[in-house]
Amino acid sequence: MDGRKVPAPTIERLALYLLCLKPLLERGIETVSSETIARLVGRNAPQVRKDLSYLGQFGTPGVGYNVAELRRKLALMMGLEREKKVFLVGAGSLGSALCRYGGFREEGFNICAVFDNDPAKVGKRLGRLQIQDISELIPANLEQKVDMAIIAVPASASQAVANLLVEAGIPSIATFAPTPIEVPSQMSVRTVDLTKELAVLSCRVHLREGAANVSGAD
Amino acid sequence: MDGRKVPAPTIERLALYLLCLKPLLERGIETVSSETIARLVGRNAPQVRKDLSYLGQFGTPGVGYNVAELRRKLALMMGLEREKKVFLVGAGSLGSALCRYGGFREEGFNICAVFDNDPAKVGKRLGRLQIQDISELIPANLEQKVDMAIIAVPASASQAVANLLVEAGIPSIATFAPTPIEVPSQMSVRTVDLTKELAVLSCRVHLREGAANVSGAD
DNA sequence: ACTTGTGAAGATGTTCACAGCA
DNA sequence: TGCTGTGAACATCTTCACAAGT
Repeated sequence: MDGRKVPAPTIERLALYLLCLKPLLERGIETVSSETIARLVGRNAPQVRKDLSYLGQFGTPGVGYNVAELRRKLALMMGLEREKKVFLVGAGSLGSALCRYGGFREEGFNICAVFDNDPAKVGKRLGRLQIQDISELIPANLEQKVDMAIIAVPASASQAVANLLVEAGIPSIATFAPTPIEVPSQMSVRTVDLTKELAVLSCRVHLREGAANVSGAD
Repeated sequence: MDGRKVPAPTIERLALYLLCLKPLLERGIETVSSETIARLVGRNAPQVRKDLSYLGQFGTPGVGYNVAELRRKLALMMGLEREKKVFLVGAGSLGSALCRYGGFREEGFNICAVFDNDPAKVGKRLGRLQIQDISELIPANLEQKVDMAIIAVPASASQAVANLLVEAGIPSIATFAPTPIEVPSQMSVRTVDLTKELAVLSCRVHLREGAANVSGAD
């Protein structure tokens, strides 16, 4: 099953499969079964096989998948075979934390510049990077041609930043501002809304508890 | 549609609906149509209506929904009618950023204690809170009985922290460690994997460019 | 014996059209 | 007229059973 359309939920899981392989590789494990992958990411084995079938068939019946090959294939399909350049916009506490977070680098996402509009921050260092003024973003991208940008600014400024990124021609955005942003449809946006995550947690617990509690309070 | 099971995707959206109402309320807007809500969260109107129908029927045909009432109903159903107490575990850069982030507080999530296992950090202040040793988590929860905990520690320590939270009897967890954690099935866990978000973005762009088809957007 | 790959069945989620009310 | 609420059609995703490969 090679040239088919890949469902969105499958893409989400493929990313997880890719990320869980690195520890296996480091531990020198050469082959892995769908059952093992399933356990690592909290799914079931047939689903893993179905998802992986979108990459074409290359598992060995009776043995499993070659870890290195699987990783290479996944990275290739996801466009992660070489390093991705990332701009970070916003050098507040969240932006700083993201900048210091080593996990991106390890997986091939290289934050190559940080921008902010606060004159008090511009020029200061953040790890190995120097914070640049937001007005330098477009010229900087002409040189670097980055693959994506992370928005870590207050909600009130997020749309303006998004507009700037569109203008700069950066094709995908991850934003931590809880405001949905509007961009041309060909762009990809992922909104990470931390408050929403907590709200969903609360809801799940509440609905479960309420299931035992029949008397309706309204 | 009152007493039925609420589908998981609907819960995700209900959280968004709830969060997008506050700005409306602050601007003094009294009623809102499904069409408007849909635009605010990037969905379509029939879906919003279908989702809201799980709350019972209370919209006014020809007019829309009363913003304050909708908000109250959503909060009630999600268990968010009163403040939620939250423990934060991990006072590194990400933990600090989360602690300083005002958005939680505004929506009724009160981070009431921060824990770390680093003696160099314990005792220091983080905003209005003093960092406590991780060993104090269980006793602290006996007093406070918090609703949820956020894990912001390195991946290698996340399972140990999760075990501690289970032992403390805290029913739900949001974790930023990219390692899936194992907990008893009655608990709720949300994993926010920042690297995965970037990987999914990369994948979407890559598949689109590669002329392969991707279904669904975000 | 063990594990992959997959068509088909089943479950779930989304869209639509329209009845009904303000 | 404008908008809600919803059953039914439609689309999508997941699970399963098993053929086939090693």
